[in-house]
Amino acid sequence: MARPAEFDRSKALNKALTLFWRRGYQATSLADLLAAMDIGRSSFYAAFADKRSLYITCMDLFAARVMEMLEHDRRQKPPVDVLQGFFEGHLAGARRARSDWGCMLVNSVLEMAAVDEALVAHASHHLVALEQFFLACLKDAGASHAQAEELASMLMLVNEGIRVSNRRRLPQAQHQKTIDATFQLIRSAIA
Amino acid sequence: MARPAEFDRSKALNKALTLFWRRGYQATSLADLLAAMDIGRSSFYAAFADKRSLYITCMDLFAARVMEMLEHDRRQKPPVDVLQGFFEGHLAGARRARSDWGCMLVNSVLEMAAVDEALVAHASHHLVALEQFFLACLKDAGASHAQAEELASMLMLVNEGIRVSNRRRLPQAQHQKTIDATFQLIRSAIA
DNA sequence: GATATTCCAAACCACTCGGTACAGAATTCC
DNA sequence: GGAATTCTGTACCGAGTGGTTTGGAATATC
Repeated sequence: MARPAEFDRSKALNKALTLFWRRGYQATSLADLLAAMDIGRSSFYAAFADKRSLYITCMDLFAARVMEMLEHDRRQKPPVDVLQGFFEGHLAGARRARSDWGCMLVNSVLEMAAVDEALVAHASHHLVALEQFFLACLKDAGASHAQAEELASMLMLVNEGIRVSNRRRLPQAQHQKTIDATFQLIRSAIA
Repeated sequence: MARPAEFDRSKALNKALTLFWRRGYQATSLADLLAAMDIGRSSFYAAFADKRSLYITCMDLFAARVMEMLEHDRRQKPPVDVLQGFFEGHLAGARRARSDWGCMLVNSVLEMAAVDEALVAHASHHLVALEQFFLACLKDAGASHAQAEELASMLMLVNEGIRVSNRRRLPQAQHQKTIDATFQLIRSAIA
C-alpha cells in the first residue's frame, strides 16, 4: 500500500461552499471550483462525484451550520432575541462581507426555480426546518399556537426579504432600521 | 427600397420576457429565445443587439407594467387595498401560473448579485421606485411620514419574501394566510 | 532498489454557449 | 421583367462547458 499526501477535504468543501454561496450554481464553473479548492479535476470527481452533488453537499453543510448556530444561541438568550439576532447577526463585525451573499438556501430557490426542481425542493426542505425553529422560539416567548404560526410564517417572509435586500448592497443603516421596525411590530404583537 | 415582412417585435418581446422571467438570465439560452420568439439569429441581433440588452429591455418592460397596474388600481381603490391587492393579485385566477415565477426584479437581483453588478443596480433601481409607491400609498392611508417609511421598507421585505416563497411551490392557502396575517399587523399599526 | 498501491495533472472528449458572416429570399420601384 | 434594397436562415466561429481517461509521480512495504 501507499498513500500520497491527501488534500484537506473539509477545507476544500469550505472553499466550494463559499464560491457557491456567493456566485450561485450556474455562474460557478468547474474551473473556478478547482482553482479555489486547489485540486485537480480527477481528484475532484473522485471525491465529490460531480458539480451538482457537491452543490447539494454544500447546501446541506450551510443549513447544518445555520441551525447549529441558532440552537447554540437558543441556549443562551431569550427566544425573541435569538430571532432578532439571527437577522442582525450577519450584519455585524467580521461577518459583514458574507451578509452581502444573502442566504444560500434562498439563493438556490430563486436561481433554480424553473431549472432544477429537485434542488429547489431540497432547499425548501431546509427552509421548512428553519420555520419550525422560528415557531418553537415564538412559542417559548409566550405566543399562542395560532399566533406563533402566523408570526413564524411572517418571519420567513422577512428572512427571505432581508436576504434579497442584502444582495442589493443598500446602505447598512437601512437594513438595521428595517429589522428594528419589523421586530418592534412583532414584539408588540406578542405582548 | 424594399421591406420583406417584418416579425411582430412586441410579440417577440413578450415571449422573451416570459422566458427570462420564468427561467432567469443564465438558464435561458439563445436557442431557447429564438425558438420562443420564432425568429432567426440574424434578425435577433439586428433587432435587440444582444442577449444582455434584450434582458434589460424585458426587465424595464416588466417594471413598467407592474407600475402601470399599480397606478391604475390606485385610482380605483383605497390605498391599503391597493397594496394588499398587489400581493394577492398574482395569486388569483388566470394569473395563477405566473405567480410561481416570483418577481422578475427580485429574481434578477439574486441571480446576478455576484455576476453582473450593473444588472443588479438596474433591477434595484426599479425596486426603489416600487418602494416609493408603497410609501405614497401608506401616506395616503394616513400614516405619518416616519411610520410610512418604516412600513414601506417592511413591505419591501414582505414583497421580496413573498416572491421567494411563491417560487417554492408551497400550498396556495399558506401564502394567503401569510399575507392576511401581515396586513392585519399593518392595518392595526396604522389605525 | 524493486514492487505494489494510490493519487493527481494534463490531455482529451463531445457538446453548448453567445455572436458573426454571408448568401440568398422577399419585397418594392422603375 | 430587371434592379435595387432589405431582411433572414444557415453555416460557421472560437471559447468555454462538465465530465472521462490515462500515464506517470509519489509513497510505503519488503
